[in-house]
Amino acid sequence: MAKLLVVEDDKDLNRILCHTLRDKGYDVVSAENGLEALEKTEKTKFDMILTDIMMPKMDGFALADSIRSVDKDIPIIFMTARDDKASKIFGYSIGIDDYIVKPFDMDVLAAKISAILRRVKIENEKELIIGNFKMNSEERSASIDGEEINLTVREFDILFKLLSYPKKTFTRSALMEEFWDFDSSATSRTVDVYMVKLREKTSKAEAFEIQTVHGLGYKAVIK
Amino acid sequence: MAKLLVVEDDKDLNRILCHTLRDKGYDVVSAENGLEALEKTEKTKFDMILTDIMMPKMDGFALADSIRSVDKDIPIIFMTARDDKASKIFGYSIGIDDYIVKPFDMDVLAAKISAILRRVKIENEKELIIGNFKMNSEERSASIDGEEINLTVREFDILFKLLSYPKKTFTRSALMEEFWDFDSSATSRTVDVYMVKLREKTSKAEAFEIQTVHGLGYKAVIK
DNA sequence: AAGCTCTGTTTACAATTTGTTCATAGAATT
DNA sequence: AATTCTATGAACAAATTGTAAACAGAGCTT
Repeated sequence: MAKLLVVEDDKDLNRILCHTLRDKGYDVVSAENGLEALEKTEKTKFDMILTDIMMPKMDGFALADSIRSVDKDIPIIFMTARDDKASKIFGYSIGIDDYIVKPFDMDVLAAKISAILRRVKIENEKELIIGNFKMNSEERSASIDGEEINLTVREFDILFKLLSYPKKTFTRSALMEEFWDFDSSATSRTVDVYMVKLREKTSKAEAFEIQTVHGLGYKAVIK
Repeated sequence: MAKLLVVEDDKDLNRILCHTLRDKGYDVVSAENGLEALEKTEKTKFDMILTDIMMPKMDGFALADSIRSVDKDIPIIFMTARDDKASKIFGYSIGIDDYIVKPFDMDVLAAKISAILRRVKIENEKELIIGNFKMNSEERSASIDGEEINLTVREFDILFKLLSYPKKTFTRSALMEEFWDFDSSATSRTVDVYMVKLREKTSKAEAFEIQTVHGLGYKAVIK
């Protein structure tokens, strides 16, 4: 499930956007101006940022610029009523990924979002099927050969993440950052215990396994 | 210099597009319909494809679809007079990257192209491909002929460094400074052992080798 | 409120993997 | 030919990971 940050000062539009995108299966956080958005990006790691340009306190250009200076990767989409050439070109020059002009159609926006996420390889699959193993992020259910297996919330999240990016190694700290509270005092050894539990619970899943990457962390490998 | 393929059956527009994009510094090849475009993609590797939708012989949808089946990564942009929702969503669903509605401004198109190419470039920098050998710094994975090889963290880092600067000689002390702790007491002989291990593990990679520079250090040479 | 269950965390020790040194053989250089 | 440098297997040391078990706390149930 991809995490989006929606930055829009028009409260009604903000609400509609958040609501619709949540419906489409995204994990949406909202902010009403650039400053608020910037604070939120410091606490949470988002997969994409959708932002208005004209906003009080800090506008979209300034927001995009300061986010880009920290994170070269995260996709940024401008949503704006301004259809002028200069701000489009300026936007692209400071590193935004797309530009959508209001009023826009929600389905088209959703399609665009999913295309960009696909490009940056952030899958947004609701259901993962790997051999005899299946997990569904909406139902938060997992099963092997049709038989339900019980995963706790955190177990589910971690496994879903690993399987969404097979072969990619996740460090303990990356996992903790994503799935533990900011101020959690848990040791990174805790992650190890989760891996033990996940391996146990998924031991009958033939088609993948959780491998240790010594000195780094863990990865899921599909056989 | 990025190589673009422009597919457009309107000869005038085709000519203008090619001309303008060449002016912007791109290497442009033109095609007048999907079939012709497909033939050209078989001969040449393009960095991006810009295509009209409605064309004789083979339309843009069919073109995008058959290109996607071969190359999942190449960016495809649709240029079209059709501003309908359905074809936008259909386009995104078969894997296009953007959709630009005619008539469009050439400067905006150029800005869009450069934004998409920048994103692709970021992706490519994470991956190193040398003949049948491939390593990905984000996944921290390495493979020869698609078969995973296990590298320890330090082995991975050293190899990635060497291969990022082929032909450049690295002294033992430079490597130790970069990949060992400041207070590590390891001898520079240790580096030799790493080279042995790396040579062993990458012995099936035909396209490069780690050479000893007598009295100095080591370098990777691409054959 | 007491007791229960479930989840999360820590700890200790065992098991495994990785890192380093050393000894010796071999290559390159002078 | 002598000297310096490098290759490499083996042995040992160090670091990392696996895992069971104990404990703690939240949320339910009675």
